[in-house]
Parts: sequence; C-alpha cells; structure tokens
Amino acid sequence: MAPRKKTAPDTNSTSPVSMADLARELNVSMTTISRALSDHFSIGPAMKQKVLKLAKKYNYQPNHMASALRKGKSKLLGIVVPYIEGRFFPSVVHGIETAASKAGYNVIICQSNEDVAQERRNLDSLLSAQVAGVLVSLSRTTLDHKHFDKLRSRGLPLVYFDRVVEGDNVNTVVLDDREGGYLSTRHLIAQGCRHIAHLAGPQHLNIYKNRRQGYFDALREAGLPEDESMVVYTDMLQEQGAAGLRQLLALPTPPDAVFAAGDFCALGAMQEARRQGLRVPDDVAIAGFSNESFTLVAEPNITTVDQRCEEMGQAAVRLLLEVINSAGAAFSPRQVALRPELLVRASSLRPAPAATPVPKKVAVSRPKAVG
Amino acid sequence: MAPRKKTAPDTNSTSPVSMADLARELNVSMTTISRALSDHFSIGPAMKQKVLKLAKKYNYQPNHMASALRKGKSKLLGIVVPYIEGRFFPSVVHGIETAASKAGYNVIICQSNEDVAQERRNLDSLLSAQVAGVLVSLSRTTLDHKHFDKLRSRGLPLVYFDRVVEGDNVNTVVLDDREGGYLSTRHLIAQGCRHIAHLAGPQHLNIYKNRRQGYFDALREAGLPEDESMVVYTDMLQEQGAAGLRQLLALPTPPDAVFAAGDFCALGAMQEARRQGLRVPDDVAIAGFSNESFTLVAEPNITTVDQRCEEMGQAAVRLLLEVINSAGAAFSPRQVALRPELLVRASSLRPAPAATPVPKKVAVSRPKAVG
DNA sequence: ATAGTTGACACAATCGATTGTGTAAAGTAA
DNA sequence: TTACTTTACACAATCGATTGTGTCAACTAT
Repeated sequence: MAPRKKTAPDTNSTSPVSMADLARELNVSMTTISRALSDHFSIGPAMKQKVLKLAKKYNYQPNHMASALRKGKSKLLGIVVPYIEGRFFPSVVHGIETAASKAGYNVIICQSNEDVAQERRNLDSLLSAQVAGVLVSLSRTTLDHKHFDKLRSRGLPLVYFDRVVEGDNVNTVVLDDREGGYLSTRHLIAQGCRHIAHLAGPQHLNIYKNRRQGYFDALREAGLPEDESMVVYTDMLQEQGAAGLRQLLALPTPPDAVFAAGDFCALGAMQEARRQGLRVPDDVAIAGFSNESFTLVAEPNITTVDQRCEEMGQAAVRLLLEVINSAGAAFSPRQVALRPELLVRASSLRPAPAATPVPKKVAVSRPKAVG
Repeated sequence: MAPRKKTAPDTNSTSPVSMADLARELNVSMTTISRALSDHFSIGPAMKQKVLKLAKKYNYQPNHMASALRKGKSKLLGIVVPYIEGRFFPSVVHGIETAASKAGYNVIICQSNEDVAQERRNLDSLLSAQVAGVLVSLSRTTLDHKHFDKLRSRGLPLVYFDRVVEGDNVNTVVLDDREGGYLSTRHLIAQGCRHIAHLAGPQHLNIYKNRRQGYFDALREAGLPEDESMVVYTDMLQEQGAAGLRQLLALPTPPDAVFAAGDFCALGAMQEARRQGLRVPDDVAIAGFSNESFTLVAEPNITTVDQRCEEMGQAAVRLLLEVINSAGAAFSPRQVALRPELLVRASSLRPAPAATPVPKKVAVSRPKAVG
C-alpha cells in the first residue's frame, strides 16, 4: 500500500489518537508511552504524569485488537449457549457478563440453537476472534465432543456449565440436582406427607436422573418405601403434569404430595388437582423445580427449587479466569456443584406442623464440592 | 524483542497455523495466500486450489484481530442493554445475535445496570474492542447523551432500540406503543365494553405515554368519552394494579373493562377483581401489555400485546448493517416503528359477540413507517 | 521477430501496541 | 578524578493479515 500520510481522517473507526500520536506530541518514543501507560518501572514519574495527562486530554483509548494481537491474549471471553430465552440462560449470561466485566473482560455471545453443527461454527468463530477462554453449555444434539479438542489443542481454557461433559478431566459448573430433589422431598415429608409421588423427566438427561435420585434418597432417609409405581415419567410439559397426576390419583393409595422435576409439570398437576376437587396443599401438596417466574403468579404460589442461575455464571467465570491465569502451569480440572435453594411456598405448606418430625440429618446431605 | 525462532509453541492461544506457515509450505508469498483465500482475481486457479486445500488440511483459522487491525473494521457488533433478565431484553438479544451471526458478525454484550456511568464505561469498552457498530437501549438514569458523541465523532454506526433518544437525526427501532394501546382498547370496545378504564404507567416514559394515547385514540374513534377519572397512574407493579382497580370500582360508574399498560399490573387487577367477587371477563374484562410468560399461566389467560422482541433485535441489526455498509456515503438516519400484535385471550373475550359493532376503521390506524 | 499485453505472483509498508536489548546521562563510590 | 551503577529512554522486531505497486514471464499481435 502506498505510504499514506496522516492527513485524511479516513473512514476508519480507529481511535483518532494512537500511542504514536502521543509519542509525537511529547517527542518521545512509543515505548515510553506504552510503558508509562502500563506503569512500567523504567519510566520516570515526571514522564508518567505527562503521558497520563496527555492521554486523558486526547481521550486516548487503547486498541485492544492491536494489544491482543501482539500479546497473543485478548480480553474477550466466549459464551456458547443453546439459546438466549426463557428464564435460565439469560440469568446465567447475566451472571457471566457481570463477573467478566468486573475482571476487565468483555464477552462474546453465541447461540447454538441446539444444533451441533452450529455449535461447531460458534467455536470456530470464537477461535477467530481470539478469545481468551470459552464458557459452554452443550446443545441437545451434541453427542460427541471432538470439536472441543480443537480448543484444548490450542491451550484455550474451557469451562462447561449446566449441560456439561461428564468426566474429571474437564472443568464444569453445575447445579446439584440430586440435592435439589432431596431438599424438596425432605420438605414434603416434613410437612407430614407420607405418600409422595414424583413426576420425573427424561432419565437420559442427568439433571432429571439426579433429581429423581434425590427424591429416593430423601424417602430412604425417612424410612419411607421407594415405590416405582409412585413415579411417572414425562417430558416435563404442563399437560403431562396433569395427565401424570390423573394417573397417580387412580392408584389404590393416591399420593398426598407430588414432587415434580419441573415447574410447568407441577403447574399442570396443580391445575388437575383442583379440577378434581382436591385442595392444594391440604389434600395434595405440590412442589416443582426451576423457580420459573410464574410460580409466584399461580395460586397458590408454587414451592420450587431455585437453580442459582447467576451464581452459576459467576462461578463459571471464576473458574475460567483461574485456568486462564494459571498460564501454562498445569491446571487440574475441577468440577463445581452449586447448592440449590428450596423456596417453600403455599402449594406445599401445610397449616399444621409436621405430625412426625423427620430426623435432622441436614448436614449429612451435603454433596461434593460446593462452589 | 529478540528475534524469536519458530520453535517453542509458546503459551499463545494464537492459531497454530498462520498465513505465513502456509506460504512457507507452498514456497509462495503471504500475498498469494491472502489473495487466494479471498478469491482475488490476480491469483491463478491452480494456485487457489492448492492454497485452499492446504488451508483445509491444516485447519487454518484466520486471525480476525489481525485482519481487523489492518482493515480498521472488525466483524464485531456491540450491544448495550440495561440488563439481561426478564422477558424483553433476552429476547431482543436473541434476535440480535441471530441476525448478526447470519451476517457474519459476532456480538459483544454489555450491561449498564441502569447506570449512566456504567453505560459510559461500556461504550469505552466497545470502542477499545474496535466494534463495527453499536446497538443501545438506554439506561433509566441516562438523561443526557453526550457520551454517545464519542461514537459519532469516530464515525461509529449507532442504532438505538426500545429505550431511544428522541429525534430524527438518530437511528431508532421501537415498538409502536400507541398502536398497541389502540388495538387493545379497540378490542375491548368490540367486546361490548363501554366503560373502559386504563391503568397507566409513568408518563415521563414514552412507552407509557404512547400506550395511554392509543387508549384515548380508540375511545375517541368509537365516540366514547375520554374520561380522565377512568385513568389511574401507577408504576406498573402487581399490587398497584390491585389498588388501582379498587379505586376504579369505587367510582359512581365502575368500569366494565380495564386496559393495563403492563401485564403485572393487569394480573394484580384481575386478582383484585376476583377477590371482590367479580367474574373476569364477564363482569370486567382485562387486557395487559408485554406478553409476559405468566399471562398464559394465569386463569383466565390474560389478553396482552406482544412486543415483537425478536423482530426488534433483527430490525435493529438490519438497520445497523445498512449504516455500516453505507460506508461513508452519508446515511440519513431512520426511525423504525414495529407493529405490535394483540393477543386475545380469555381475560377479555366475552362469550357474546359485540352488541354494538365498532366502525371498521382498521386501515386508518396505521402509524408511520413499519419496520 | 519485435513490441505491446496480460497473467501471476513478490516486495514491502502498514494497522497499533508490546518488549528485549542497547545506550546516553546522571548519580554514587572509591 | 576514574570506574561502576542506576535511571530513563530509544531502537527495532514482532503479532498476522492486507494491499498498492513492481516485475518477470508467457502470450498475442503486427
């Protein structure tokens, strides 16, 4: 390209003032400017002041791209989520952005739309953008994870959250779903319920498998029978919650409580209960999962388990930054499980205290590491 | 820096293979590689094939930062929103990311947390990241917009959405709130309601002012009185909806319908109506605004106005890309207003058809440009 | 066969910031 | 005063890709 004199302001969106401009004005080298701005010891205090002042005067903005290019590390984090809708992912992203921003990072967000191919493209995109690390929640159609090797081979720090790859050689942050199921069921037992049913989700998904496990754990702990006939498997839809309850009410010993693995399902069950003339929670207590916003709108308000979305995002960023800052020094992958929060609402709160108090084995229930 | 030989793989996250590597392997110049990859005419077809093949073999990923640095334009768009929660912003962001990605852009997302100072920092951050354009929804505390001049002075394309700066020298995408209020109220009139109240929002916010305007427009069109005593001003909270309805029901002529400028407010009103023994929609019809997810959970389902969140994001990106691609050629700012969609649900649907059909002046109601 | 074209690629500067090494001036010690 | 440190900067290469201008060869035309 022809040596272009600094005259026309171009159509460039580049900052109007670069380090070279400052250097020219002060008759010093760019080295001095760069080091003065980054508070390098080899620059005298007087010079530092002058540079800082001039930078402020001209509203100098460092060019992150140039810096990243030279240093080989940008201040960008990549996020790959299946989509940005509903209650869960937006909240997690909220947490991620907040934590990242606090650490001086910006985040690039990508949606896989539950499509592996798109997920693959997202990764390429983030690679090209030279992100310093990646946070991923897998798409539903992601069966193998070979495309993530590309990141690993380049030494790009990677943290999975919520929908994760199983194993102890990866960094993950998840909700402790088993604990959620356990807390919820234990609460129902404490309310005096003794015939607790479970509206379960697809068992090939870990979250639902674990919630069911927590349900059984609580039953066993309380000495109640673990009865498979009290478990109905659904896809967590509202109508299936209704249908599920219908099926359960037809049993010889109908349930006096239902722990649903999802709020929509719980809502359906509650509506069905009332259609059948049952009172909630008096005749049948109901608890859901996910803390969907409508749980506070439904009447009665639905007891549910909060998934700590924001904390999950923050924990994921913390972990990612740790890996990034470990800089080469072999970092041994860590798996973090967040403790869910049981939100007791009217749908499960019996007026009278529990007839038969349950043994207080609270502390025992803590699972592995808690973020 | 000491000339470092290509030996140690560094701790760099840089792509393991650069154009220089390809050039070396093929014994050609980087120029040739670059031009072959970008399909420049001065490169022979044979050479192009060889380069493409080698690039594929080595899984070459172009370094966007380097490219952006040289070209002065990145493939990044910046988003600044007050926060990423609730129903609205996540959906808009969803639309933005989808549209941007389709056009080969990645998006960097920033939250202002409703704080001007943070918003200012966000802009600096995006400037440093060398984004090609910015999409903004103003924070609630943003009273003057001087900090946006920094963008304009650098020729950075800018589009406001939803919470916009007023004026015809800026690019904006908003929902036509007046039309939304109009459609909703017209619907209530068509249901046979003649004493329609309005639960209004803070009038210093344009969205609420416009919804109220639409309400009055519909009344006037139907020849109904525009009665200020039928308007209660609130902050759109659930409790205020209840309180507002209580106040209205105490009037000499209580309303037979309520158009609330927000769904939460509508919900509160509906709950209050039932507490007072009124049937919805028979005794009092209710319509809200925003299409919150709980409107489909409440019983009866609440009639509401959809804000076209995703379309708004897409329209904003379209407009932004237009400005970006106009490349210098003076682009005259445009204001886009999206047409809202009335979602009629049980809360306002009277069993009997309208007693007195309303004059069909539908076409007349169309406002300015529709995105 | 000589001049004029065209095709296909190389040179080298450039975007803006970073950083190892060199070096002149100033300061300290002997 | 001579020698040795420090202090405070400057030089210049570098990250990876882009691009205006040369240049050499093969080709066409007269």
